[in-house]
Amino acid sequence: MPEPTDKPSKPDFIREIIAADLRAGKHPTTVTRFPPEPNGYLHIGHAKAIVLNHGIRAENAGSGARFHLRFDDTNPIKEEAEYVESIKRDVAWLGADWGEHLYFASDYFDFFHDCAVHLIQAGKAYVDEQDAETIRATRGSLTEAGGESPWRDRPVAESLGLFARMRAGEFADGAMVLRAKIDMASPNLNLRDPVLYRILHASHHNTGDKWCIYPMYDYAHPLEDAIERVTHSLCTLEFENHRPLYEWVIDNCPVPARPRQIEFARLSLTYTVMSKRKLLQLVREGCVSGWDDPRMPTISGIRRRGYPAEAVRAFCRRIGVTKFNATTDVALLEHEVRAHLNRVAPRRMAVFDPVRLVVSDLPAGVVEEVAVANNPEDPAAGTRGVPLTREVWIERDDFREDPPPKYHRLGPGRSVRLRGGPVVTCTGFERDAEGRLSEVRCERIPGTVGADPPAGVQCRAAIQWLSAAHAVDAEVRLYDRLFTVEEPDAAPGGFLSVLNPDSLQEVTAKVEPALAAVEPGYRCQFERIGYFCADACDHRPGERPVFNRTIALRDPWGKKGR
RNA sequence: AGUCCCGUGGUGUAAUUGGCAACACACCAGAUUCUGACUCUGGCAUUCUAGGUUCGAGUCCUAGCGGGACUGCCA
Repeated sequence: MPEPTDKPSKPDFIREIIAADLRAGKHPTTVTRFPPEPNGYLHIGHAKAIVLNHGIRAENAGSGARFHLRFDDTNPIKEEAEYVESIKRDVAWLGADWGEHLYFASDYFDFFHDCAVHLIQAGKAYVDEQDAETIRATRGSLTEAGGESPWRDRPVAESLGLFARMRAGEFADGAMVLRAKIDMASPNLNLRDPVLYRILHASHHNTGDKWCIYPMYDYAHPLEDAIERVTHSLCTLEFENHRPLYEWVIDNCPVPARPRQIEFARLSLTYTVMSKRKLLQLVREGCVSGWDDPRMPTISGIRRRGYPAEAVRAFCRRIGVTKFNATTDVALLEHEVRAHLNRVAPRRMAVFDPVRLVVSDLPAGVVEEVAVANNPEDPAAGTRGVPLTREVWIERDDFREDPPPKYHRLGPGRSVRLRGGPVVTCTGFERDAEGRLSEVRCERIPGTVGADPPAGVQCRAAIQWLSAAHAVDAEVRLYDRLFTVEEPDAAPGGFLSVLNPDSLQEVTAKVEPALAAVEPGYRCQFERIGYFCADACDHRPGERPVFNRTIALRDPWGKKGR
């Protein structure tokens, strides 16, 4: 099946800027990067940035464009090696290939240090011995200018000496900081002598105990971009006010290139908690089984949920890139997932709430094999043999004693197709002592396998079925994504895990384990997540079955027929 | 309150130098169907407001209004 190209149909404002820069001869090609801090797992919001940056590389591949994966690990107390591995896994799964260009900000610590010394020597940075509280108090407010530090004009040599001793570990955390000397009266708070370096006696996941001073984001990031010769540094809107500082660092440090920062709106999705802090809280408090819980909006969560990477990429292309602070309907994501799965997913049958159907014209012990298409959308996917015997399981809901109007499935005297097999006509049914449906009986209409029923036979539906003698029990966990509670009634699906976005408590949890029967050969433990079945363990090698019933998804049991 | 950014159907985005406001999702109705899916047909619905420039403004100008970011030794 042809996959749409990664190239968006219309260039967004970022691509237009890049094209203009290229035309103006500012750069021979593009270098973009994805710079996560390894302090948590990536979520669907990060996918937008990854697809954007990697897409630009792909579009300029002809001129030798590069895409870097760089870990922005300048704060050792929040970062862990576990996160580095998960991030690499997730970026790769999304199809963004960084090739040899894997970098760590911590690899540049010497460079950052040398630039700091340069700034001090140039009289553009100084060591400030005020404590954090005092610095905060003298920063001023949104409307008032800040006050200058008493250490602001200390001699260069003194700052140099103090900075060297900071690095040597002579001072306790918080004793002093290195500050840029810019403008305490700037209307942009970021320019009021921002802190460049702080003392942190903490072990770093990459550099161990080599350093006890660590650079701040605003100082390190432009230097990271410059040393990697990044041409276009794409980040989210909240860094807009930081751009003047970004440019100040580039202007005042000995850098080999001049990267350009461009901001775009981060992704937010309806019903979706995207805050890393809150996701971490969910994991820590055990509300979910982990970062990769299928209900989580993390990359690893939606991967386990069965979302194909291609669909996530298509979604990122579809939503575009702008500076407008938008909230995208999660239905757009789900549409892309369904569209992709519908093209490529191998179909399998499963019955969730079985009731016995007796094919009375088929003798006990006889096994007839029928060839069922693996994917009706794709003949190349071939067929598989599914055993048909006298007793099969069908879905309890696929039979009605008193079928409502427009109900197309089984009822007394009605005909329906056993999907992939013959058309059968219902000849009777039985109830148990409690009055619950226990058995349905039917007869096959000869010659209807792979062929239309004879004229006069009304058959408008095909139901799923499984030979009772061959079907395999499977544990099914019924999950859905984690909906936030703002508008739970508007949230689709029947098996909701509803979350209060403020307290992060589940207010109505209907996560129910169930037993299901699946096709022979599929000893599946799978999770039915909303519309999809996926994440089968122990299934046929090389395949990820998506169960027929649930790929049909939007209205799996037909609300109109209820 | 200052600085910066942003306002196009319900949602997300398009719209050549100013020239018939379009696409997708969602929703509604119908057709079709060996998945009540997919597909097909039809429908609903849009330029924040007020002035100005112009033959003509989503686009240019001015003023409002609305939303967002910023007062970490986080990123």
